[in-house]
Amino acid sequence: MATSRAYHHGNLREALVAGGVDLARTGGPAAVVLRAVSRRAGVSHNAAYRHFANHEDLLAAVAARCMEKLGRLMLARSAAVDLPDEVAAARARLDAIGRAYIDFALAEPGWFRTAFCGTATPEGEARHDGPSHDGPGCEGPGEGPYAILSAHLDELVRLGAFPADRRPGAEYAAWSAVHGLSDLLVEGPLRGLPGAELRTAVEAVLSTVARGL
Amino acid sequence: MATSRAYHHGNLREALVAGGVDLARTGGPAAVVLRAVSRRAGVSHNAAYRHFANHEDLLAAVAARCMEKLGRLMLARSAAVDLPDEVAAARARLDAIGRAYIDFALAEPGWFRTAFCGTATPEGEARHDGPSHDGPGCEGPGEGPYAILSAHLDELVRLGAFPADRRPGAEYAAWSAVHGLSDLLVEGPLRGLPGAELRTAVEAVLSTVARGL
DNA sequence: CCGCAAAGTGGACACTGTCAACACCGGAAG
DNA sequence: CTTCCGGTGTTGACAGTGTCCACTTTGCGG
Repeated sequence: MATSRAYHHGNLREALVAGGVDLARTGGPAAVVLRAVSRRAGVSHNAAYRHFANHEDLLAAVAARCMEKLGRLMLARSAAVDLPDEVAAARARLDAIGRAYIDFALAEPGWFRTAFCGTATPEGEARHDGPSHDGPGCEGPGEGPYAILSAHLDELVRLGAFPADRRPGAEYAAWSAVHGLSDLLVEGPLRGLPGAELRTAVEAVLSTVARGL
Repeated sequence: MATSRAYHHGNLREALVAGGVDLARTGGPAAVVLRAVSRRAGVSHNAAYRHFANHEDLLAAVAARCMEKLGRLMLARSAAVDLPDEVAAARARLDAIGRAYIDFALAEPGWFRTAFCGTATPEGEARHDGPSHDGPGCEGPGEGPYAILSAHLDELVRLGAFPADRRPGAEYAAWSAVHGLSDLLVEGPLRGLPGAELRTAVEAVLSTVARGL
């Protein structure tokens, strides 16, 4: 395939994306600069143009990588839940992925901001434009936050712990609440909210959406 | 005062901000470029440096202007509610400002994205850093979305339509839900959601938060 | 009437994304 | 084994940006 075999550098595309992720961690999307990542990879600028159409394309790849990190944290936190009661466990898992979302935003604001740059499409194959994709951003199933949230909600209705007639649109409600708080905290007017008030906000958002679903 | 008297241009600072708002409308924050706004004002670049410390400062002024527009729409929609029952009216007004928030984001995505650029401080005086400000972003009271939302929630508890013990943090819950949906729709993975699904999402978010508060 | 500070100008610098033309190098064809 | 050729990386250039500096203009107060 196109980029898997070794070439001059070893595996430049991977090195560029990894460098971009590094830069994004501290500087956000604005820090993933074409010439900077090229420099960091020990390669001259314009080399990146053999692997990415343009700066936006490179940024999209970095963004997808950040989105994967978010998804992985959510899955890990969900898997760490261990409760005897199935229903209680499912509820706890939903809560856990919500907290994971917010925690990720607070712990890695650069990655979080980068993840939502220009509707990141995952690093994989070209975006199939057929109407057959299963969720926003065309994330691979089970990978992206949207798919993870969907699966958790499905589990809740399967257990009868969530009325099926209220299921349509539930992802939007849960996702919006958690994403909105994260965005307001990381790059919005709620940035730098003192710790106590921050805890209040997190609990208010999570409990409100849990009650309202 | 510093910039109120007439000078060469007439009132350059105002012209620059207005031009920035124009550019932001179609191009978002990235379009409010120092040299471009200067050009549009019929003035050479560097002239802006007599009125703004740097590009970020100009962008903050433009962002504050956009935030005001959002607040004005919310107030207008709230004032348009006319119901005989006080409680029903208060509830309807809360719903109205939420819809106004989302509508603004959808109708003016450029302004919406610009409004939340670097924790906009309003155009007014320098940011007082004492701990005495009343809300995030130090918006003038009654002006910014946060203050408007707060007032509406206060009205609800005043009417006894909302348990006072659940009041702390309620702004965060409501604001996060509405802001999160707007952000996901405007520049997130939900961008370009088809109309029917969009309506589902809006209703799900608003009804869930209304139920959960 | 004069002078001085505020307001605006022109030029320069470093940096960015992007394009075009060139240099390399390794594997496939002969 | 030689030869070519396409993928890979390089050099150089251009337009555009934010910012600093020195300079000029302008209008008001003494």
